[in-house]
Order: sequence, then C-alpha cells, then structure tokens
Amino acid sequence: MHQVPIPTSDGTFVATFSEAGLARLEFPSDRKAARRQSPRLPEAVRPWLRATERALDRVLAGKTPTQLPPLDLSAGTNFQQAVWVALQHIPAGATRSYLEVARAVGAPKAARAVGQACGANPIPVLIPCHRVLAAGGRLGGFSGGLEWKRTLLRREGNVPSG
DNA sequence: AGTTCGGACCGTT
DNA sequence: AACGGTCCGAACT
Repeated sequence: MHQVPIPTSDGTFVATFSEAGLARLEFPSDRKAARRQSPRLPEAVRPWLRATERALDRVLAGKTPTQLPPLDLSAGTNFQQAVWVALQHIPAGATRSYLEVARAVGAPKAARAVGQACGANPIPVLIPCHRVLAAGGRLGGFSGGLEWKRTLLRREGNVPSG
C-alpha cells in the first residue's frame, strides 16, 4: 500500500494505492499534511496516480473525469461494493435519493443500509457519494463534513435545499 | 410553510 | 443487541 499526497486547490488529499489500484482517498486534514511518501513509487502505480490527480481536479471543478484509475473496492462487503458501483453511475449534475440507490442495487427496503454504505465509501469525490441526497431533495448527511457535500454539489450545478 | 415523533426497514459491528 | 449519511405518515406549530 502506497500513500501519496495529492495537492489541489482545495487542499492536499491523500491517495492510497494497492496492487489492484486506488484503494482509498482521504479529504485534506489540517494536521500531518506531510505523510510518509514512498521513496520510489512502483512503475505500475505512476499512471494510476496521474489519472487520480486529473480525475480529482475534474470532479473538484464540477466536471466529469475523462478517465478514472482502477479502483480497488475489495475492502467492502458485497452489499457495499454494489452500492459503490451504483454510485459511479450517477452523472455529475444529477442526484439520487438513498431509496433510489437502494432500488438500483436490488434492495428496495435498504435505504438506511445504503446510507451506511455511503459513509463507508473509501474513495469519496471520485465515487460520488455526495450526489446521494435524502428524500425530497434534502441534503442528508456526509461523513467528510456537510460543507464538502454542499460545495461539491454546488459546483456541479445543483442547489441543495436541506 | 415548517417541525417533531414513532415505527418500520436493512446491513454492519 | 445496538447503531446509522433513511423513509413515511401523522400530528403538531
């Protein structure tokens, strides 16, 4: 697992790559901005890092990334992985409710469990859990802090009400 | 319009 | 057994 800081106009994110791809993306945190960076990044990881940097910049600008790095979702349960895949199908500028995502993964009564799975999303921003709102267009919650959810939605042209 | 309350539902720890 | 990034209806203000 290789941790790499990714500086952006919104702060320095931290990406974690496994042998399979991008496994984790952390929002900028005030403390310990400088993490241990591998002395040398494996050749296979370098293009993933470039793709991650570009995709991150795109989404932070409210646009759709041209290409994503391979995503390693193996840490999640079957249900969580199903939710995380479903989230990737929500285009920028669009939103879904937790109930709609539940229906999309074939568990129409699991709206709350979808909320849990969103909170466990290891790759926020790139896996757009911020596009999932509560019923009636209300904002709902967000593990990374509601400010992030609002700004990301706003940049994508949405006007969150709650 | 807005809010609070209660119950039902599901996956995870 | 308990907890959530929920949802819906009902009963309030």
